[in-house]
Amino acid sequence: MAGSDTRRRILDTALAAFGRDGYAGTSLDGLAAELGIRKQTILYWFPSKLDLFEAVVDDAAVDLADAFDEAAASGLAGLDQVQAIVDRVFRLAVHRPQVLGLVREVTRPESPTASRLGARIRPLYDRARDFLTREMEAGRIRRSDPAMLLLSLYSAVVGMVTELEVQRTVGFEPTLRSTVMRRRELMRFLRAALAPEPPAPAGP
Amino acid sequence: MAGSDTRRRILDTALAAFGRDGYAGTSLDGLAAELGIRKQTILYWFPSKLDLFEAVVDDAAVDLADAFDEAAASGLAGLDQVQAIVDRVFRLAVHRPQVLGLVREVTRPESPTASRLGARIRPLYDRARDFLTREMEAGRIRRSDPAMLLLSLYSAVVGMVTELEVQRTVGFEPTLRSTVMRRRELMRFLRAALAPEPPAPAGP
DNA sequence: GGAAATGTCTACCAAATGGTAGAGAAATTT
DNA sequence: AAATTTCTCTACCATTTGGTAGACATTTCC
Repeated sequence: MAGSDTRRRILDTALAAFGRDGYAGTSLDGLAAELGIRKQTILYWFPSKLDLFEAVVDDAAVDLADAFDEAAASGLAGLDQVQAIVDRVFRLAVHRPQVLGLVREVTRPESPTASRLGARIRPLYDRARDFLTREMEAGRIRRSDPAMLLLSLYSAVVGMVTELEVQRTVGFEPTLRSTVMRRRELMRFLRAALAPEPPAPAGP
Repeated sequence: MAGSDTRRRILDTALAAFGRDGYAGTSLDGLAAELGIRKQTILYWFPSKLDLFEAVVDDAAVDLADAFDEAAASGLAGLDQVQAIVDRVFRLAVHRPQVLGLVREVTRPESPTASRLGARIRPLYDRARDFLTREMEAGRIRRSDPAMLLLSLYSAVVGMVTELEVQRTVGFEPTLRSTVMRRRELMRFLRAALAPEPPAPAGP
């Protein structure tokens, strides 16, 4: 089946396009041109633009879920577990920045699709939040609002990857070294924010 | 001059629309309908859609700059200064969430306008980064990559306000109490991440 | 080899989009 | 009061948009 390959190619290119230009900013004609095919071929595989978008989101959600699962399977706890997950997501983000671009689009409050499609991200979100709650109760992570903390984590990762992308756009291909450095900075920041309160706070 | 008022109304409504639906997702016809006027009136005040967008960004940038200035004039240092700025931006974000929505749109790497318009945000960014660098050198803030740290700060605030907005969209009008709580959580998180290394680290 | 399914295309279409030209009302200036 | 400027509108227009109908080729199945 050669057509299956077409479907795959459409999904990949659409992922990049939606993540880059947003849902409204992406046109089927433009997408088709980028792929060297006609718009009608896209509409053969996906009945409508919205269907295509949903398929793209589902597809990307699988990648994200896999990343989580892989990192979660490490059997670590507390900060080390967080580090493993962030590392894994960071790797995904560097290799396929389009995925996080899409997440950014989907999480926009008024995304044309937010209500229906937030549902795909939601399970991941719930899982992560439950994990944080547990770790806080176990005293392995500083106590705070888990939902908010998660948002900060997410924002920090997305923000960081976004910046790498901006660099790339401007023409500065980020070196491996700078990428590693940045990831280290990110982890230092997160560890500082997450570490449980020290036993005896020393006043100034 | 009654027309001046029209211009103001267009700017305000356009700010909300661009921040909510993005540049591509906003149509002049829709905007006009929301305002109860004709599209041509918009085009009378702003020669083109892009011109309107630029004007909106300039307008919002003023608000942001004012917020910074006001907070910076407090004469505080280190973490307290950061707190003052975050507080101020947070307040702006709660009162006019549209502004941060627009920032989000403008900072998208492939924003149709990013290159030209990032320039409006850039000065603010530079100022904040310089401030962080100085404070780090003075030992009042934990040493790290200032650019990255700034991004994390920005992301944390935007993420948090976004969440408040989502709540509102879903129909949960956030109470004053929950908003205050959230701001406190945010500050606790930031302070933990920013505080300089304790003088004598006590091993486990 | 013929039939049927599969996949890509050409030919259209109605609606929406950003934008132009200019009429007409209202206020301002002279 | 006449002339001019300011402001909003109606009437169009070319292009782009997502989407439909169906021709045509290729593969798969019998």
